[in-house]
Amino acid sequence: MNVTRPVMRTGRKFAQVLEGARDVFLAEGFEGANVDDIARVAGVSKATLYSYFPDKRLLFMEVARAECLNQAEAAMKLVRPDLSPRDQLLGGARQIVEFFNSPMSLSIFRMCVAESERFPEMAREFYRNGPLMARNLLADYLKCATEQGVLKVDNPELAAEQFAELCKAGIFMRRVFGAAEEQSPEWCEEVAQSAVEMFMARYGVQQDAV
Amino acid sequence: MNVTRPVMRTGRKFAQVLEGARDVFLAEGFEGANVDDIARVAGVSKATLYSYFPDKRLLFMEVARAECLNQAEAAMKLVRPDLSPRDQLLGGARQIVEFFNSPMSLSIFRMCVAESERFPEMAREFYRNGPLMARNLLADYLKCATEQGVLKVDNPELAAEQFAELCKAGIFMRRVFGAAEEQSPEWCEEVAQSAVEMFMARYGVQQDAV
DNA sequence: CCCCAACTGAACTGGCCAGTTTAATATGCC
DNA sequence: GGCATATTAAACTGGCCAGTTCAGTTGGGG
Repeated sequence: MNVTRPVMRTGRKFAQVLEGARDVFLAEGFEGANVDDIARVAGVSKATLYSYFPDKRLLFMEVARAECLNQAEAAMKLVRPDLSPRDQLLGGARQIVEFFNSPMSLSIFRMCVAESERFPEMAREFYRNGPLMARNLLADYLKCATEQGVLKVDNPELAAEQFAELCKAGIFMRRVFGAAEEQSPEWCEEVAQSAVEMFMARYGVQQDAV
Repeated sequence: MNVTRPVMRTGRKFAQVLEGARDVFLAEGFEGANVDDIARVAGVSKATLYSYFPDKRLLFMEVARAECLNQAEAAMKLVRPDLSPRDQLLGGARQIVEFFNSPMSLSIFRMCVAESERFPEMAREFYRNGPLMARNLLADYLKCATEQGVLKVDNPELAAEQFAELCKAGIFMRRVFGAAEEQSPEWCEEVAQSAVEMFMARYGVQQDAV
C-alpha cells in the first residue's frame, strides 16, 4: 500500500514539517501555500523539508491523509448500539453538521476539490478515506437496524448518502462559498433535528408515528 | 447592481472572447487557465481581450455569471402550476440531479470553490446567482403549495435546501472528487424519484398516502 | 573529544505567467 | 477617400515560486 513512504522519516524534525505544512495548507490552500512559508512556520530549513518530501504535492497528500484518519476515528466512537434509531441518527447528524460547518474541514474539502483535476489520485484518495468511509459506516448501521425491524430501509447505501446530504442543508453551500460565517449552534441543531425528522418520516417504522 | 459592466462591450469580438474564455476555464480551471491560451482559443489578440476585461478575474466572473443565467432560465421554464406537487417536484429533482452530474456544472463549481478563499466576492456572487436563486424559487413554490393545502411545509427555506441536497445523494460527492464518471440516466432517475419520495413522506399531506 | 549525519541559510536557477506597450493594420461609417 | 475606432502581433516587464546548491554549523553517540 505504501510505495513511497518506507524510505526516510529518519530525521528529528519530521513531525515539525508535517505540522507546519498542515497549518499553512489549511490557511492558504494548495496553490496558495508557499513552500518557503511552510518551512518558516515549521521552523525548519527548506533544504530539510525537501529532504523529507521530494515535492509539494506529496507533502500535501500526507497532510490530507492524516486529517482523514482523525475524522474516521471520531466517527467510530459515535456508534452506540444501545440507542434508539432516532437518537443514534441524531448523534450522527450532529457530527456531520459540525463537520461541514468547521473551517478546517472546509479548507481540506476545498483543496481536494480544487486540485481534483490536476491531481486526480489525490482527490480520489480523499473521497475513499473520507466521505465513502463515512457512508459505508452509516449504511452498515441502517442495514442492521432494518434487520432488527427498527427501521425500514430498502437501499441502505442511497439512504446513507441521503442522510449525509440532508445534514448539509442550510449549512454547506453558504459555508463553502464563503457566503456565511460559521453558523450558530442553534441553527446547526435545527438542521440536525430536521434531517432526522425527514429521514424518520421516510424510513421509520409505524410505531414511531405515535 | 451592475457597477462595472455598462462601460464597454462595443467591439465585434466580445462574444468570441467570452466563448473562448468559457472553453478554457472549463477545461483548465481558473488558475490552470492561461490568458495566452484563452486569447488563442478565442481567435483574438491578448490586447483585445484586455481591452474588454481589465483582468483575468473579471473575465472569469462574467463567464460564471452567464452560466448561472442559463441555469436560472432553464429552472424558470420548469414551473408548471397545473401539475401535482409530486410531479412538479419530480421535474425539479430531475433538473437538479442532471446539473450536479454534468461536467460543465462541476467545473464551474470546482473553480468557485477553489478560488473562494482568494477571491471571496467571486464565490459569493456565484452563490447568489446560482444556489441561492434556485433555493428561493423553490421556497416560493413550497410556500404557495402550503397555502393551497397541497403540501405542509413549516420552514420553506430549509425545506428547499433539503430538497436540493437530497438530489445530490449518490451523485455529487463522487463526481466532484472525480471518483466516478458521469452517472447513468437510470441511476439519476432513481435518485430523483427517491428524493421526491422522501420529501413527500415528510412534507406531503395525508391524502397522498392513499 | 571527535566524527558523521542531520540541519541551516541564503543565494541562485529556471520557468511560468499576468498584464503592458508599441507601432502597424484592418474595418466600417460619413 | 478619409477618419475614428477596433484589432493585431510580438516583444517586454516584473513578480512569483518550486526546487537546487553549497559552504558552513550543530549535536549526540562512540
